[in-house]
Amino acid sequence: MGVDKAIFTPVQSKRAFEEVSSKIKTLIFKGALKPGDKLPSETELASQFNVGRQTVREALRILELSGFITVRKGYGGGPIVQDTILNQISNLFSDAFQMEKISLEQITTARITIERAILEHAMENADSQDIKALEDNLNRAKKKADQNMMCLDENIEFHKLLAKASKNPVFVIVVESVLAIMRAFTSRLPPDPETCKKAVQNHEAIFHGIKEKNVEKAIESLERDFLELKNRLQSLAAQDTAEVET
Amino acid sequence: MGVDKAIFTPVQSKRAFEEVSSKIKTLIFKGALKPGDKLPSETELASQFNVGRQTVREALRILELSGFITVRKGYGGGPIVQDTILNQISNLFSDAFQMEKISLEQITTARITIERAILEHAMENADSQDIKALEDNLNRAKKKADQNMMCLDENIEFHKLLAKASKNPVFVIVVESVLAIMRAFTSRLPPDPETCKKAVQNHEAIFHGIKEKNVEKAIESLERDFLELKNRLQSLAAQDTAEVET
DNA sequence: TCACATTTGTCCGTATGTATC
DNA sequence: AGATACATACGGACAAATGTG
Repeated sequence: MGVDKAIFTPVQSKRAFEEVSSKIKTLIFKGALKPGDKLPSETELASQFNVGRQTVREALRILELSGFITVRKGYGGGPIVQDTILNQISNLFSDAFQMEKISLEQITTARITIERAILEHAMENADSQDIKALEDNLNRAKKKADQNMMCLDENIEFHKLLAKASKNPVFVIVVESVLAIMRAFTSRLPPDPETCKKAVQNHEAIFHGIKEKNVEKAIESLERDFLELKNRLQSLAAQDTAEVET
Repeated sequence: MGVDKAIFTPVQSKRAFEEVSSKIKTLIFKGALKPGDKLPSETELASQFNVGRQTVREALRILELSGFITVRKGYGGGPIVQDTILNQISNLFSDAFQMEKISLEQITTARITIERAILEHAMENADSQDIKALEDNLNRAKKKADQNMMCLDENIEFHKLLAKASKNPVFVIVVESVLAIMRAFTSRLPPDPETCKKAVQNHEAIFHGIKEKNVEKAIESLERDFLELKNRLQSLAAQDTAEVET
């Protein structure tokens, strides 16, 4: 019976700042450190871990970029535990997009595929609170749309609420991450109330499909929502020829 | 028509190391720096940007974690442009999953839902290279399984190859992240060659389904693969009563 | 408004480890 | 084996920001 390889692997020399950052990370994972908690100052951490301040700073940079902490300077400042992982994921996604590792087409395809699959779970597991949250969202969005105002945040929230209704955190994380990218896209384009209005209509159709337990109707409306959005984005992006580097 | 908020936001004072890292990032985006290119040493960068070495180091940490460079020590070493963005995104996803304490039940449900949806894309887009890669994987796994050896890595790789065959990097990222969590589950349990053997059989069935363009067969086998694995893991976890914190 | 303390941000000098030639 | 070039790491110092009294 062959013993699996990789039992003695951790011999690779981890750099000191990686050691420090992963120790703090572990404390956060274990729940010993919770969002809102204040970490000791850099000098304090340095003496506690018995390393130099520079090492601590590089560890903090890692934790910051990984979305575990934020840092404030000045009196009463310092590192604070705060979960911004989803933001960091969307930042990396937009990097990947700029590197042309990912296209708008691919992201849209992934959204359609994943959210359609999730929708069935959402319809099975949604409770009255979820229904109410969706209804509230639609009311707010409709009010804005009727006044020809933008309702981008509400429209994004609608999809988040759908994922939440599935009662599966894996779905929530995946959907929220992909939505963060979509938001990065749309915020760069000129605002278009017409697109928002269309989306609200599709969301209403999805909602009715859910309430009526009509899976086909819900999925059909969801796909229409995606495709219309993609077409809008593509035509807007095409108009946006005068693109300037920052 | 309401003007969108956040027009005067960019007043925030960017820290020096952020300035440095985003300047280097821009060079990579523009193509002035390509994968394989060697960046100047830390001291060189410090004098060129007219900042201290510590500032450069923190900038390099950011670029490293963002997946733009890797760093080698020693003679002839230094920062090297290298694209590992997609891997870094997967790492962040894994962190996000770990933050929510996800159950085996939830992760299995998510895997079934997501990977089943991806499988259809894989069957549409798989080329001869993908088929060959899957075949190679199966041959290696079978050889090990026949000798009653563990073939966990090969079994995980099989699902990664499926995602890769979809030709959509977003799918690859999601699947790799979910697999990382599954690996965390399995590595905590005692190794069980029987589980591996079963998985290889299911993978073969999936593979044949793909080759025969038989979607139903492939999906059915995929679901069997997941459910058997879940049951195995649950019974193993039940036996493993003496669970201790690390 | 004006100090004042705290903490990050930044720089410098120096020493050590490490990989290549 | 020794020299070289580089990252890694420590300690001290000062500037800048931020909240308190």
